Amino acid sequence: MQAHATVRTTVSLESAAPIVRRRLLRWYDRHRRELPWRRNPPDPYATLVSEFMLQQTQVKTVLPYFERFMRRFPTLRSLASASIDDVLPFWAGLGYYRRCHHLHAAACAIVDRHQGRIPKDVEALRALPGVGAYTAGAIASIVFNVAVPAVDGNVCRVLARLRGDDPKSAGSRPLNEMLAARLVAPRRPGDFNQALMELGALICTPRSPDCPRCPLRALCPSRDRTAALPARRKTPPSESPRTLHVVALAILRKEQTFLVRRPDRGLWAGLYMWPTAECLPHADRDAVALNLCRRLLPRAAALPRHAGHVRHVLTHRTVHFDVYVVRVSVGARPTITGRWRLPTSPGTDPPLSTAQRKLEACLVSHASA
DNA sequence: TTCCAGGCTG
DNA sequence: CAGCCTGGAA
Repeated sequence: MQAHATVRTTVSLESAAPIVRRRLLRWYDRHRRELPWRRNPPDPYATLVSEFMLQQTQVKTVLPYFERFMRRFPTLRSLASASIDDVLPFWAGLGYYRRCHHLHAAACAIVDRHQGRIPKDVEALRALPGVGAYTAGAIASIVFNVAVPAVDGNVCRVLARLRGDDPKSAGSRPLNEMLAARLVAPRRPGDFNQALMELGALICTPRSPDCPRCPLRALCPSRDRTAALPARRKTPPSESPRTLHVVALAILRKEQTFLVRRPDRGLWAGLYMWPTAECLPHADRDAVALNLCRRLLPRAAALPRHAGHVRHVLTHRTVHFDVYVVRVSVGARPTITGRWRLPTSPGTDPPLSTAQRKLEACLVSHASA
């Protein structure tokens, strides 16, 4: 019964495709936000950079990072010829650092495999690191006017509601992809895809859609159904994320502090952090810090002093940092490789994650206290 | 304070 | 399917 109704809705929507396109594009022409990567004609490289940054990240957050990034790496070749360590500082704080590694690798691949020109073909785009179905569709349609869909989270929600379906229901995704493929405007695919995303971001929002302002309200079976949206969960049905306890050691040498580089994969890939030692929840932190200190600086006489505590939450874990400080003499050299950095250098080099910036703030307030 | 949103990879 | 990160909303 439910399936039958869904099919009927889809069919009628497809017969209304010309109306959907017209209303959506008309609305987009009037209400689209002016964004630095939206140029006329579209800039292929700026589009590539923006699409990587916009994966899992909202426009407002991306804006300052995009501007800085484009000033430093204005062309695809300038990005490809830089080393990853020159690029990461411009991503530090934006999160999902694998995207930065992928973007850099994609730029290199485009230089190697496509003579430095971003490919038009969806398959060739998909073969680039960090480019999935959505990003390939977005670039092909926006930059090259190829009539393919680009279904991100926003579009998925808009189309599901347009079908009268719950966006979070299990089978929603493939149905939305099919509908998107049939709806996409053949003459203006890039604008059409961006219009759907813009609608999802500005009007058809997850929790409080502004149906009266929606250009598709007359066609939408979900209009004015905000009250039916599932309420926000109050008590966590799932267990809370795994908790990690860590002692971080800030080694201070004159005005400098010692940082180590994280591996190129996994958490905070390629970013820098203060040396740490994991410990059990009830471990004696002073002892763990002293142990870490002895391991890194066998000849240090000073004792590490507790500087504060930082809690940082990630998707699947919560990290508790106990921050310790130890001063060393000018000649001191830790037993592991790393880099010395000024305590609060205004630049972003070497790159620190948001978690490490919390530690930095902790150190600064401890130093001034 | 907790919850939620948001693409791609191995 | 788990892992990845942060900002903003509730």
